[in-house]
Amino acid sequence: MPRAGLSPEVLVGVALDLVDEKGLEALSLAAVAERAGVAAPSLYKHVGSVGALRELMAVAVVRQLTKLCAAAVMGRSRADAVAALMREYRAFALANPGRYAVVPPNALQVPAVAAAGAELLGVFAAVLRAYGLEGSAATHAIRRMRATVHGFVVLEAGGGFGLPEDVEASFDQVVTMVLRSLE
Amino acid sequence: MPRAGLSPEVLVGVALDLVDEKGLEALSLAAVAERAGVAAPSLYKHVGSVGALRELMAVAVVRQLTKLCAAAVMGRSRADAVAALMREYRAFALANPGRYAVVPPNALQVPAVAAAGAELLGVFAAVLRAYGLEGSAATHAIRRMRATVHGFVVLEAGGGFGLPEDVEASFDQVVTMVLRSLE
DNA sequence: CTTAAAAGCTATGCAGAGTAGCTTTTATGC
DNA sequence: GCATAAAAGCTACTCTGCATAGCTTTTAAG
Repeated sequence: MPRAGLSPEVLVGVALDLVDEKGLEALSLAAVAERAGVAAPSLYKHVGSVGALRELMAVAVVRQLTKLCAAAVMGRSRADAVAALMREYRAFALANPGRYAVVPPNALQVPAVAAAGAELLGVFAAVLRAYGLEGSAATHAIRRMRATVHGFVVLEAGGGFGLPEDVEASFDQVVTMVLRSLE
Repeated sequence: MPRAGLSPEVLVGVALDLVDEKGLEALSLAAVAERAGVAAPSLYKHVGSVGALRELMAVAVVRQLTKLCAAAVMGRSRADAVAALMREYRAFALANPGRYAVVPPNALQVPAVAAAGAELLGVFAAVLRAYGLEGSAATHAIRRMRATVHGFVVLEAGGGFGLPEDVEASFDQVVTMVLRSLE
């Protein structure tokens, strides 16, 4: 049988396509193997376990999100930048709920994901510098932003907001709320 | 073999003890059956499936949380009540992360959990009445509160805040942020 | 004191993670 | 060109978990 040309990177791509289409619950080695055109045990030549695959996926997702957020805040500052960051973050999570869900809440404590996570946090820290926030004040501000936007998108993507009645307006108010807390 | 005296209620209690001790990932029919002193298939005489058991657990958890939150806001109003609600909510989720995690984000869309979820939301709505918020303004305010507090506790319980450096202060600021958004 | 429903059991099927051990492909050194 | 070893595939198997089938035992009710 001809070689399939697999690699950890290729498998991560296949797995991300899978969760994009079918959701994170559908992630299994059997499903990834089928899409890769290979028998399930063959995957172990490239990734150590399902957990390891998920970590690699998380790294890719965090990097993608970091890139998008960094681009969104470019050329903006203060309220403008914070709002752009929050909106971009939400847009990504909603457009790619399966991918977003693969990022563990404790990404920074997971060695494989820590570096990528720190870069994303760096973008959060950067938009706060314009407010003169440093040290523990910056930590608190980052936590407010993360908790708020993460909580919102988890509920929204999870169907937690009954009818989509004015969810946009709700998010606008959330952004305003965070901005006011930064003054 | 003597009867074990099981019922859906008893099994929910056993399962909640289990997730309290070992976390939600440890929830399995085999583990519940062992604690109940019964073979795994016997559980199907009382609950229809793992999913159904989780729904029953979610109902119990939401009811417990509702009771605690309702008690916490009794005799308080406005900022006092909102802060008490948020603090009680957080305290419950942190003290019982396994239980809290069993509640799906879309509890209101899950028929079995909808009624209990609506009661919890009722407590949120009640503390906002003192602010004169009704209709869509109340909806937006509830969403701000839910997203913020849920996001915070998910990150905190999930180990998302590196060192526990001043997490209390962070939460204080989150509460203040929400309160300001209600003025 | 009979009897039927309720509540247990064992056996079985199926899916997913992971391991063992074999075969085939392919890159590399001669 | 060709031998050969590592890389990459495969089948077969184990283990755990969910779930169903069908049998047996307990127990409550007439």
